[in-house]
Amino acid sequence: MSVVNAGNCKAFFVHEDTVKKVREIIPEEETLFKLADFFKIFGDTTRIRILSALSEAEMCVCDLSIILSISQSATSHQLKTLRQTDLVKFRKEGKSVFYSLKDEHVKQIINTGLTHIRE
Amino acid sequence: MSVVNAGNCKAFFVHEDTVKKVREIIPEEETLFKLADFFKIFGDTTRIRILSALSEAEMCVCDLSIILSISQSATSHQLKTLRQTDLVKFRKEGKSVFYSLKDEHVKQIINTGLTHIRE
DNA sequence: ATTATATATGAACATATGTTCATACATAGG
DNA sequence: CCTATGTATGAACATATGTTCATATATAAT
Repeated sequence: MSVVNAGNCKAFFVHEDTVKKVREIIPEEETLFKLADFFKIFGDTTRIRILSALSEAEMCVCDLSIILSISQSATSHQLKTLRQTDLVKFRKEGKSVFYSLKDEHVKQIINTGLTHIRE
Repeated sequence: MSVVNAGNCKAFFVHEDTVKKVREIIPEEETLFKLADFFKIFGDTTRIRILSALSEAEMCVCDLSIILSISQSATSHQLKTLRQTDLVKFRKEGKSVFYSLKDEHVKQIINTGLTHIRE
């Protein structure tokens, strides 16, 4: 018996069955929150370009910033984000830090996306 | 012979082979731009919740706003975004407008994401 | 030790994005 | 017609997010 809704939806009966059913099936709010956060990472051009580049080879920060024509600082900041979200791993070698994808899953996500936008 | 890079990366030689190779393989910048825009849609809690709900059943705006406990206006605004990005379709019936996912691809993307965050 | 290079990071700034509020539009019913 | 309900939308506002700039840290070479 759903009523009102911030003023609109004044009906006393708004497809109760559907509402009830969907409420039961849908993933927990926290799960969907995490899911949104996950996709958010791929929703930035710089990060997607970094991930796309790392799909091909392990690279140091300089290589990345040169390939993508972005500043070292911006590159580093985004790599930090990617580290924190567990999408990349790194390895130190002398003054350099080499980054690579954490696992194949990332490639998979990107490819699924690519497939979609190419219809 | 890559040089400089906004001041940092002073080396005259920054893994030329890798840089060259990756530059050739990576998708066009425009493609990656579109890809980021695509993922951006899934990177918002409200939208992901809407899409998740629509995965289960066709629903009118009121149903959605009630299920997700968000205002009718916010719901409508986000549905507009989802329409513009071609992720949902709609059908009018009297005063109501029923929304549903445009195609199965959307479900697939969400499920891939869910699989990932569940390790 | 001192200097140079590679990377990281905090703060400021600018921009993008989502919500709310008010209101317009559309359709059904009286 | 006139009113009520469902939906859409523009503008204002608040917040989130990404880049730049300056600078710190780490390591290597001299």
